Amino acid sequence: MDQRKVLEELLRGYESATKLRVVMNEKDESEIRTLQSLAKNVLRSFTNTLFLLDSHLLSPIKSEDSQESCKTFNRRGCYKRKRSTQEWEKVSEAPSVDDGHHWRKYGQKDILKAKYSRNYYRCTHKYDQNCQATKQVQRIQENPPLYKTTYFGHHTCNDLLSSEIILHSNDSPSDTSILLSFNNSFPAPTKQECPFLSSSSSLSSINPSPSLITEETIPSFYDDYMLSSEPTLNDYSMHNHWDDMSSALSDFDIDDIKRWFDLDD
DNA sequence: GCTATTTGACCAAC
DNA sequence: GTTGGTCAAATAGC
Repeated sequence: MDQRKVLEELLRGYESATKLRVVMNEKDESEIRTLQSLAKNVLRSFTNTLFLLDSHLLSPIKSEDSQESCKTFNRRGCYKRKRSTQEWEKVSEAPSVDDGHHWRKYGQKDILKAKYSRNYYRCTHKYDQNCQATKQVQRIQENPPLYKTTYFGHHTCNDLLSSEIILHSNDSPSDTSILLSFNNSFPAPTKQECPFLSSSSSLSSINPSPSLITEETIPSFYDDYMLSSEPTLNDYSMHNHWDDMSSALSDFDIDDIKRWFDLDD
């Protein structure tokens, strides 16, 4: 894999995100067009990066997709049962209809020992963009109503709302958070290799902080980030450390980062 | 007419 | 043999 290309792509995204943050802070409605353009750049850069990672890390799995062989023989109901390693669950008081993606219902099933039937959804862009994301929604309690949504796979479609990057901006200009998902097969970077990480935060060593991750504190699209987890792309993802990351990143400028990765022009 | 949902059938996994 | 995930024809809604 061309690591330099990956780094450059990530850097472009970071640069655009930084500009976006500045513009957003100005809160000038006339800047909306600029905001949209910058947002597009951010999404494109990170999507490209994730594609590069995916194409190198996941392709052997895709080639074994049983559903492809099923299409060849035109058989119905041919599939492999979901593996638990790619799923992400969420319990909420309402079914996650508006979770930032466009879903299409493709099935409903009565589940043994379950009081309510389970609904099956796939991404609307499954066929036009080969997006493999699916989710299952099941009511688990009547009063108060509770629904469990289980997400499988991650979105590869170009749906603007389905970005795999999180730019969380709150009232404080320095609190913009950038969340990335890295392959856990990479060696965890040391502080020397990656200065914006705190000394205690090599990616594989930080203790997760589940208390930070609640539906009250995280914007709805955070779920989309979470559901994007791939077994090779996320287990030590930085979402557990976003406070550390964002505060550390805010102390550096883009030139510092370029130098660390030897990307000076 | 187009798109989304419903629902019975199919079949691999268990 | 049973269960659960998916397909696809039929149907509904716009």
